[in-house]
Amino acid sequence: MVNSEESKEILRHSTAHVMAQAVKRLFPEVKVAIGPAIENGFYYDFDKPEPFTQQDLGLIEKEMKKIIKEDLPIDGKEVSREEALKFFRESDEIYKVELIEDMPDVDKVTLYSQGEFVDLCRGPHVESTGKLKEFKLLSIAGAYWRGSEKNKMLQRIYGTAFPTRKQLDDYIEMLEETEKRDHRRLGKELDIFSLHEEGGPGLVYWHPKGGIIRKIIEDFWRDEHLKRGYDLVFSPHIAKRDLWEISGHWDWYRDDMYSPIDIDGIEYLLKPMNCPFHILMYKTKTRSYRDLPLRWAELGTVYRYERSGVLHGMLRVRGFTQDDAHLFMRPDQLEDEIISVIDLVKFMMESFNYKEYDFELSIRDPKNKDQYVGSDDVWDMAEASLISAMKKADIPFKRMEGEAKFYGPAIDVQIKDALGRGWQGPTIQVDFNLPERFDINYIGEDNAPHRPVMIHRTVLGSMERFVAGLIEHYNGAFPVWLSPVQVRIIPVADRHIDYAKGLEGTFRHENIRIETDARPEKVGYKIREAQLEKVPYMIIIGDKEIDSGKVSVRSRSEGDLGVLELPEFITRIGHEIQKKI
RNA sequence: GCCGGCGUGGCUCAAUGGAAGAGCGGCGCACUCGUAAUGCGCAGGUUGUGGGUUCGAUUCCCACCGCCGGCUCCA
Repeated sequence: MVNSEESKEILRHSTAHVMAQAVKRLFPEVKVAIGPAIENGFYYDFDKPEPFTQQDLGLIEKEMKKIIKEDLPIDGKEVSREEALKFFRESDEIYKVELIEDMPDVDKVTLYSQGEFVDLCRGPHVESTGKLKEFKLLSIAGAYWRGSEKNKMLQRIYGTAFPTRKQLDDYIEMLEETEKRDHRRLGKELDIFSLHEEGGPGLVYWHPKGGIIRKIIEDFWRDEHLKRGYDLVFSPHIAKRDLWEISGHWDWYRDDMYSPIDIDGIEYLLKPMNCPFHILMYKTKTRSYRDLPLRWAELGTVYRYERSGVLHGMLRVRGFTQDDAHLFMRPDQLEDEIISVIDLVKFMMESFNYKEYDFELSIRDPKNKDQYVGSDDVWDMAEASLISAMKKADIPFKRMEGEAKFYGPAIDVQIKDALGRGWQGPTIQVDFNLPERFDINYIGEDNAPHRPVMIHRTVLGSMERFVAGLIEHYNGAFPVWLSPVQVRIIPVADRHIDYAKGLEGTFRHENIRIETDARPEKVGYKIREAQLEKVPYMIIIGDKEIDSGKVSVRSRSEGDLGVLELPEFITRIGHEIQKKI
């Protein structure tokens, strides 16, 4: 009971209130805004003229402990809207006043009080401040009042709270673990990628280790798409402004696009999306209903202007390669195509060991239908197909009203990594807009032109984001099939190097990525380095191995595996590569 | 973009309004070694950039750039 999500939420919410009370005690001029419980903790937003400092957090924590010791009873009482307004106006809590003013339909609100501190709150709370125990304030950040950048920026203090010390410690430890897994840190340590101040923010440089990982993923991706009836296409990186006017990007996406490049007096734009290019290819000839569906896939590199504050390692960048595809089909094919994309999504996620993922159906906001293109009929048809496809694929999903793009409904997949963190993964979007704008069609059985349905989908998202996710998911210890170096040979002494080099050839012949550490260092040292680089297998070559023709194998995860026959080891690796483990 | 913080050799981090230091890494030499660090030596920094204050700035001030934590936004 104590550990249920609800009780933790109450605990955290009450801790947020205690924090607000402490802040008011220490800084009476501060105005309080809102302070909810969130996943793993809580926050409270304050309006304070001077910024909070790290030292302030310590003071606030100390005051909070005092309040908890005081064991103030927390009482909720219902008051009239007017009474509450009066109270907060008198105490000059303008944010609370605004919140109440924005609830014209209610005539009663609840005020919770603990000692001298009174807050507008729906509750519930713990009975008294003494019930709170283990908490920690984590960070200070800016946050807009009511989440809109048009509003004033407030100061937010984040904290966390748990029923027991152990849980709090575990959580802090988990945060530290997360920090160690950060792809920016591991990406540097494992020599996977870099970013450069001189080159410009948000632009990724893939080092050889990252390059081989990307190559493996891309090859796998291409092969799988060909197997599943996709065709591979390539398109340019720039196009005339005219194209973006036709597609509508110039109107509604211009803020995210880079300034035009002048070529012979004509404006060209760097592509933020691949779709218009695929549509141009579609239009190169008359399409028959018999030709459909067309499934055109491209690892297309796009450039989007991202505001400086949002850039983040390889997860959020300004140039990235989408694993894009556009499917053109007849309306009656929509459901089957969605089913096949879902199947591909599941296959890909499982291949990369993402075991948990949640499907969401992103649909229109029913209250604002005029914000979307396309008639009710086509929306209903598309939505029905998406739902029916997910049902047939036996996939539970959540309906997310208002999450659709303006041009059509979508299935969005959230994937969970090894630490249980969620990531935006695959998306399958139906597009009613572009087929209209480009006036694409196919000739039906009735010898008349018809509008095809278009699906836009990515499975991995982008190579940058996906690999960043993989680094963190695997903690840098990639499974053998993805490891940049699969086996490292460690010769014991210089006289073993020639033999090691010979072995290297044998492994190469089996397409195993192998290298020899021929430096004049001790075995222990070389093993340590290979471990730190997370090389899956090390083979030690000394006199014994040369005499017996066998290999001494060490696994990065299981340690010394002892002596194996060479074919036995190669089979083992081959099996792991094939099983992607 | 906004709020706050930060910016010292490749990396991690010291130090100070008055000669910039360590560990790791790199290079050299010796050691030829059996499952997570051999020893010794050497090199490497105009302290992010540009201004200002000062006899003197890496330290104080301003601007810019970049990074970090968030907000908003997103593949």
